[in-house]
Amino acid sequence: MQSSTPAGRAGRPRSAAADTAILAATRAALVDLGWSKLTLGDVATRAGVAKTTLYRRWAGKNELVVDAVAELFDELELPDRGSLAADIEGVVLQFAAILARPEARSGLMAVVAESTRDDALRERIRTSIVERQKRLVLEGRARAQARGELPPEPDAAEAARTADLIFDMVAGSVVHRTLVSAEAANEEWVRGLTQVLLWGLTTQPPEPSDG
Amino acid sequence: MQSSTPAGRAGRPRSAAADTAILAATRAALVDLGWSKLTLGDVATRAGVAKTTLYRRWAGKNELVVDAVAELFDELELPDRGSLAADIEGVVLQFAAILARPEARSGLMAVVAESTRDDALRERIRTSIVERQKRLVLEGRARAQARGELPPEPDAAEAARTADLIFDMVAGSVVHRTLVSAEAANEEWVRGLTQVLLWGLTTQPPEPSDG
Amino acid sequence: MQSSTPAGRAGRPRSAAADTAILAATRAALVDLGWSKLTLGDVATRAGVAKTTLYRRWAGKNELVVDAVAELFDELELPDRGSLAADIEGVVLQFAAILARPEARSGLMAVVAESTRDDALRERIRTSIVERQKRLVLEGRARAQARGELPPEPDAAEAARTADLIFDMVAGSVVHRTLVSAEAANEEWVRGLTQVLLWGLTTQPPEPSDG
Amino acid sequence: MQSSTPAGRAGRPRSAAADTAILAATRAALVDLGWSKLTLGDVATRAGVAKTTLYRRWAGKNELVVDAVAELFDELELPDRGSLAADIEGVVLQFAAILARPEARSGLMAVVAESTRDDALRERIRTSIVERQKRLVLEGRARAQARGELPPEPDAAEAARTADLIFDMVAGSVVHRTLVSAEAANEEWVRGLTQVLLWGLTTQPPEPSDG
DNA sequence: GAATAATCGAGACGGTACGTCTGGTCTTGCA
DNA sequence: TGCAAGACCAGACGTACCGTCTCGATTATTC
Repeated sequence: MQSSTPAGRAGRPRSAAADTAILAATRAALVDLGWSKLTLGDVATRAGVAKTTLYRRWAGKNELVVDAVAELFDELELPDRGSLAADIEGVVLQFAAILARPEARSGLMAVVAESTRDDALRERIRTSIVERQKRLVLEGRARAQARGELPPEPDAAEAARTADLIFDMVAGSVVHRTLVSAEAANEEWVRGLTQVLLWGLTTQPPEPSDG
Repeated sequence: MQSSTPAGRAGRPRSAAADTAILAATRAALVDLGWSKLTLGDVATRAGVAKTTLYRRWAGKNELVVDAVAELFDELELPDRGSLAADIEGVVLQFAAILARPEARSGLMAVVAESTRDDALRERIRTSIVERQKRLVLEGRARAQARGELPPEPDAAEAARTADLIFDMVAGSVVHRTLVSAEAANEEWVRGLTQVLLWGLTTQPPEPSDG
Repeated sequence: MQSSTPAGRAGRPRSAAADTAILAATRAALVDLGWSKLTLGDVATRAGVAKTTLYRRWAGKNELVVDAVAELFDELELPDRGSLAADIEGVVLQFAAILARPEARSGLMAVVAESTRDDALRERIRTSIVERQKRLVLEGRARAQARGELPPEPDAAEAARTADLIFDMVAGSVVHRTLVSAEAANEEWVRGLTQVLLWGLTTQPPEPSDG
Repeated sequence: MQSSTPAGRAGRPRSAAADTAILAATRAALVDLGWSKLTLGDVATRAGVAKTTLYRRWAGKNELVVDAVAELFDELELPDRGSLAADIEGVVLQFAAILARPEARSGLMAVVAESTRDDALRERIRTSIVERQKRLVLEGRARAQARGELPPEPDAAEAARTADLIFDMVAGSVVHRTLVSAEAANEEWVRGLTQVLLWGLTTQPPEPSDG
């Protein structure tokens, strides 16, 4: 996260409860007000904390919201559902459920927007949110390969490129469906997405881009 | 100022020029400052226009940026490149090229973020930006069906659902690749995306997610 | 004061009523809170004015209070009371009456204290407050000379030095009595002061401090 | 000062060096920053002391500065210079010399300003600073009476009133000259002041306030 | 020689005000 | 009558200090 009484002893230690309260207050404020109306003063008040305390731990609104939203993705898991299709559907539905929550809807795109001009913020997002999701892609593929549903990757670089592609397709599709098209990513839609992905991945195309 | 009354005489040759100047100034400000640092006062100054004039035409920052960004997508076209694969690759590369421009990167996600709490804004984005892109999906499919690359749709409702899915997958993947993963959607990546989509769509799956 | 639509034309002119309201609110706040507890935000609220408006006209707390307090000294006058003694007693009582008001007590010494480190502020105090008082000394002396109570000044430089001395003695004594000793400068005290001054000034000393 | 573990038994005693260091640091900060920019945190840092230590001994900025400034006036003395005129001139010059030092200029008026709303502070100032000066007036008068330069006081109450008047006149004049008029109280000016005072005090006026 | 007790430095805490900036609205006067 | 210029109210920004508190570590006195 951002601090843990940095090894030094002297001085009053930071309140651990404050961190928790602030992040919870941030999510509550996101639900009530959305990103643009959210103010750090209001978050501080909701958390029962002084603005100073908040600024002592986070550099600004962006960093705070990243951490607050990141916690939402902690619940993402990939239990073995028996088949690659079931694994994909399961994790996509989990992801969609998180994106359906207003605290995620309001905050996620906003921090991504800010990250286009702030490398440190983008790195924070990558570490706190994106990598946590991408890991699931790698786990799912390894499991499918163990089951024999997918062939093993002969080339490590190619394997990484494919994983990135799949990740961008899955995450991007769900985000676009949910936030841009503003339609629910329900089971029917997820089944359709899974079908396209599965057949796109398991079929060996004869020639890449030619008629 | 730009009141040189080039063609018109005394009437009001200004108003049209002001719109253009304001939208151009908005894009310039997006490049220089990004969404969060962009202020309407600054845009007005850049455009050589009073704040009053700006507020007379747009309700606020969000609406202004939507219009300014929407113009960027006017250049999206779908010339017949001879095959479905080539058509997809062509339009995706066009789309990626637009998203690579800083005025789009900074503004697009921000207005999408705002739209999660503002239905009027979402409708404006849908009309100005999203539908303009989705049309290309419909055109591309119709053309592929005419070529015989894709079977005709027996069910209109199913046809619409599929089009929506494809659109979310294409647009979402490119956006995620470009803005979240922050990697270029170059030709190699686009070819991979197209492969997965093509095989996912043209193969008839034998009921993938069975119970 | 500080501005008056600086010759420029364009734009909405500054509200004249705001100036009045702000200075009155400042004095009210001085009475209620004193100098150190007075905040510009509170003054703005009392005046029914935005903080911005206040800062557009005054650089800070010091400048504002100088102007607010200076107005109190506008009422100082020197009507001809028939004799030098009566004139002195009259003006000293007036001065003491002003210093007895809480808005003057709280503010005056504070801005003098600040002025010890701020030349612009000292100049502002001199112009707005001090010179306005010193003028009375010059008038009173000229009137006494016309009456024959004081001899004419042979040397202009010496005359200026004497006027400065008298002014510092009168003003300093009253201020010290009122604010440091914290006793009322009532008629009895003022009569004593006047006696010492009169006899000190009208008697020709036989070279007191010999070298 | 304020305490020195008078009757307290157990526990670590307060550091005597800290008191000295804090008061010296306060004067140094007054020179560098002036009253309004002086912060207790900065004083603590300069003194090499924790803020806690400072607050354990002084109630606040005002009290601390009073003590710091009061020490400056410890050097005021009234050696017998042979005549009342010489005694007055001597002590006024001493007083002026103290007021010329920046640590006194910055702090003295500020605490006087604060004292207009804080009786405890005024009492502290009176005890620590004012009475120390007023004593010199009483000593000087007694000495002059012993020399025969001034008549003995027949009435004790009247004697006290006169002493107060003289004190306010002397101290007030020097303060006003130095801090308000912002001119040096040099030998020439002091000689003029002394002349007026001497002749005002030693001459018996025929009628108090009449022409 | 513990135990007790008040001190010390350091620094986080809840607050409050700062002076600035922006968002939108509303007058002005020029053209 | 439209528009630039700019003042207006409202309120969030991020910073600085305030005076208090909680730490672990000293340093005395008292048992």
